[in-house]
Amino acid sequence: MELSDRKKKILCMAIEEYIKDCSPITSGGIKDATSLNCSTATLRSELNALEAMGFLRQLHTSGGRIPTAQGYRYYVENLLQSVEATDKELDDVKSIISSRTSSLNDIITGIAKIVSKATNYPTVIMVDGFENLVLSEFKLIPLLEDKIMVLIGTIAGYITQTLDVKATAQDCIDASNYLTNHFKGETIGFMIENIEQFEKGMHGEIKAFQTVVNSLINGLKQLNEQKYLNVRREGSAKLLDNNNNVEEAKKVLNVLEDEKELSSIMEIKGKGDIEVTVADEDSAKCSVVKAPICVNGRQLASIGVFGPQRMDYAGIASALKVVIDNLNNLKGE
Amino acid sequence: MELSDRKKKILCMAIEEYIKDCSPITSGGIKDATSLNCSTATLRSELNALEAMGFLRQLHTSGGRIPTAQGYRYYVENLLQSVEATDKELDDVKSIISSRTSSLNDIITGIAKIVSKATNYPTVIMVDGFENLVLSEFKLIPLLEDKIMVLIGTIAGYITQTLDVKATAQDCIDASNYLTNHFKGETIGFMIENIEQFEKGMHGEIKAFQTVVNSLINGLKQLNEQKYLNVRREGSAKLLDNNNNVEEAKKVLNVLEDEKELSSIMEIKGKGDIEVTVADEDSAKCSVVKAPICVNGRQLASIGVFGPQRMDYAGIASALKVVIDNLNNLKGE
DNA sequence: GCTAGCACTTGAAAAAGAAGAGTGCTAAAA
DNA sequence: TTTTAGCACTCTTCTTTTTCAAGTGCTAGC
Repeated sequence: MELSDRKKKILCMAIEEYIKDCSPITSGGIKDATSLNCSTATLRSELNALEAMGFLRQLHTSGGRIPTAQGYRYYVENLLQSVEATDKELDDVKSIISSRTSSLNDIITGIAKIVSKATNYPTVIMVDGFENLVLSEFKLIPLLEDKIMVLIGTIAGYITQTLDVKATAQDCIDASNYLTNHFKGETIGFMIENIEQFEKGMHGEIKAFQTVVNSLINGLKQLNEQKYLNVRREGSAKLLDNNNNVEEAKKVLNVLEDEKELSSIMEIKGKGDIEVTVADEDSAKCSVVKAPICVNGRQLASIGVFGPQRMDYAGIASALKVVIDNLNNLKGE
Repeated sequence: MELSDRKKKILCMAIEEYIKDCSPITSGGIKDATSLNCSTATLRSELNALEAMGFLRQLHTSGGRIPTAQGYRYYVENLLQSVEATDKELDDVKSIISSRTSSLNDIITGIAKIVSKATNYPTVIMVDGFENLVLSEFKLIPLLEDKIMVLIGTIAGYITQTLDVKATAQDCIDASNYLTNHFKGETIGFMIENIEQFEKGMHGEIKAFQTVVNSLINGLKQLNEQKYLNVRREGSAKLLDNNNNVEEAKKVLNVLEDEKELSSIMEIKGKGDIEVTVADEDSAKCSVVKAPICVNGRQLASIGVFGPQRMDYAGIASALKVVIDNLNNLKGE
């Protein structure tokens, strides 16, 4: 549906004002807020037309209009001026990302925390492209009680894992070297798929540490299969402030506590850029602004900011842009 | 203030009913709920007396009574029948605790998660007795880019730390062995205090890895100074259900987002047992049921469950009892 | 196509009345 | 002295009614 420039301007202004104040859009309000040189009567007929097209709706005859889900969607898709990545509060993201000796988990928690603080909305990160991580080194360390700790260095931080395997210190060193030599620069997915090929090529003496490697691969397979969610709920209190109604806040909190729901919502359908999902009026879902987190050009995770239908889509999109731009610039050494 | 048995019974019943239903306590309601053989008129005069003593208050003349903060406190201190640790949902706690190769962080997150799920209230764990952890082994592992990863085995799980220090593989092995030999069985606090003494006794050739050790100790000192909080907010949506008013929910969520506030609230004043703090009517704080987490007889952390003034103190106290009993049974190997 | 003017609709706020729950008090009973 | 029955009183809640003003839709004229 193509709108005239004026209708676009009116719709955009209307939605932004409504997001800011939560007070219904009236012809008078629009006249005050825009530089349009036309009377309230004209604006009324424009608003009427926008309502007929489904972008706005009236709660009651004399009460001004509010955006519909369709209105928000149009706004998001067409009117959201190309977001710029300019959020100072997000500078920390860079330093977190660049510390490659942090654990992947800490890095993810750190990012979620910062985004949540900056946007004032609950934020979720889901790691679902674990197999895309590029490996840099392996360290196997024998612990007490016949266990082994595995440090897996990746471009996006360290992953640790504990294995219930008995092995000598030499086995661990051999395995570390073997794995690092053969899979450095490759992805975890590649390693899982090809390890058997490589094992066939091993000599007898190297096979000593084979149980260790098998156990390690099993562990990685498990990690790979279970998407893991890191939910940050900073800003939950804000959900209750600021004219947000309690029912909407409850929706958001309920979604955040339902892992299944969450991971289905977090699925990125398109590719490579910010996606906005606007909650329907009647559904139990909430709105999300989400983006893929790519490292080295491959998708590792998704980040999503959750809120009610009436949320600051533009501000959040801009914040997410900072994060994903920074992450996408991270290249393998 | 000593109350007659009947007054105690009435107060107890009144508060428990109110916690359950959130409907004001009336003479008729009490008569129905208890087996007391007296008329509503008698109960009215008892309620009147309890009000005069400050345990109950009337919102308005004909509207029944609700507990005051003082009333809740009396209930908690005197009437909460000695809580029993019988929560099936908390069985998982045991298995989490016994997996000593998990990271301390994972263990704490796991416990907070389980408690939060079981109680349906936000739960916080604050590690403030880091120096009391008993050491079991050290593993220093050289990483890429002149960094070292340190695995510190403790009775309550592994702690990892990354150091920006250049060291040879041999330095790392030497340091690992040295530290493990000298400090196994001692606490982190002991090690921090006495490391200099030990260093004086070193021979020239061992001093090679001294920079590594110094850096490690500095890192531990930092960890020790910064109390760290692990906040779990499962059940936030429940805060909004069930007759909880929004203002109270907001209070709780606000407290949870204020680290300073949180850590001051989490401070355990008494020793060794469950403490309940009941929120005042007018203050911005919320109610907490908290307990110290001890390992090997020394306090490592505190766990606290946060909620509105009207919360299920008895149920939560019982859940916490399960957790701390299990943890206190954990002895060094 | 735009605007001014005006009647109309409708919710929100205020006022008034009715109903009912629960109390406090008093006098009598135990 | 304690307990109980009875009753008047208070205060909220629920309706109903009224008023008010905001904002609209419509129409006629520019």
